[in-house]
Amino acid sequence: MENIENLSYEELLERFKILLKKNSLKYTAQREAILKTLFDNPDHFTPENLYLLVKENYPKLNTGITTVYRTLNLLEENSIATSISFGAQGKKFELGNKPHHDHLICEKCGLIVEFEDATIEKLQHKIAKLHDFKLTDHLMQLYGVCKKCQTT
Amino acid sequence: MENIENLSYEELLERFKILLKKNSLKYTAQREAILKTLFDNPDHFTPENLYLLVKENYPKLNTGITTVYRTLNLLEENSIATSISFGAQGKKFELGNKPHHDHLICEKCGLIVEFEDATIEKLQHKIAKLHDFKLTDHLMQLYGVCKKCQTT
DNA sequence: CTGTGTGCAAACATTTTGCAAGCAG
DNA sequence: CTGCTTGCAAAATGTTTGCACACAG
Repeated sequence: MENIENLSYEELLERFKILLKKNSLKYTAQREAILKTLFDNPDHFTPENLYLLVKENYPKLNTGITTVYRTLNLLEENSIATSISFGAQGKKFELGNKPHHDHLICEKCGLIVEFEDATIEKLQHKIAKLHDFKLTDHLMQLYGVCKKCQTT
Repeated sequence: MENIENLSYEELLERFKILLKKNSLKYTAQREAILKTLFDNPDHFTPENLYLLVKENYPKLNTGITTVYRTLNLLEENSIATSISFGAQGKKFELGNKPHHDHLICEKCGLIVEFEDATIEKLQHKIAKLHDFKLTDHLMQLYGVCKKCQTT
């Protein structure tokens, strides 16, 4: 799968169109509205949230939540979007156009520091290989107390 | 929160009883059946799976799935059990009495493989130190496709 | 034109809640 | 006895599917 990190919206849209064509799928206004809304907002969305925002930004399209679900699944299957699960409360999606990063989270003040460590990534691949898994993604969050909160 | 790693069943049950008493909750046969079933089986359970197994092992109790849900939530709130989310497919639970480990998760069939890697743990501490964090906990989940699902 | 996409409503799957009866303390 | 707990059924959530019409290619 190709890497879509740091693409501009135009490049991303181009990738999307190529993908659609390759699978005999059609380029529709609703699909673009969903992609654009995800791109314009760096947040993580539940399908419901995204549906409401698309409706607000593109009221004329009258997009249904069904289409949001179908498009999110399409984007995820093609590695354009990724999701994080929340048990019975469903999933949250984000576009995969940001460089990979993990999170260091302060339990006192909520500060979030992003980091990247190539050695850990390599070890993760080694572990996956050991268990015959084809790795697609990972989630790593370190919890602790930041410098400021340690002194106060 | 106290550490419950490596406790025997008797010790675990004792902790559970103390917890119940402290919160004016009652010690019931169903609650014990659920705890025991989790203890006897090192797997990760969906509420549904656990419900079926409890019914099979303790048919006389006629335990309802409602009680399984309520007990799992009780155990999780009190850090006796932990859960992993699977989007629309819900959660899987396990007892927290096992030594620390992380999870490798198959995105197709939900298979969970546990692993432990000392080198990664060391690197995590290094990263925390680099950002002046005092590390208290971490969460690492690797997502991928297991051997079986790669071939089918 | 052909066949994919869409919104709607209904179906599904999972989890939570209301309630009357049961039982632990 | 008191009030927490239980199982059942119903409700609430979240997601998917069937269908007839719309529309991209």
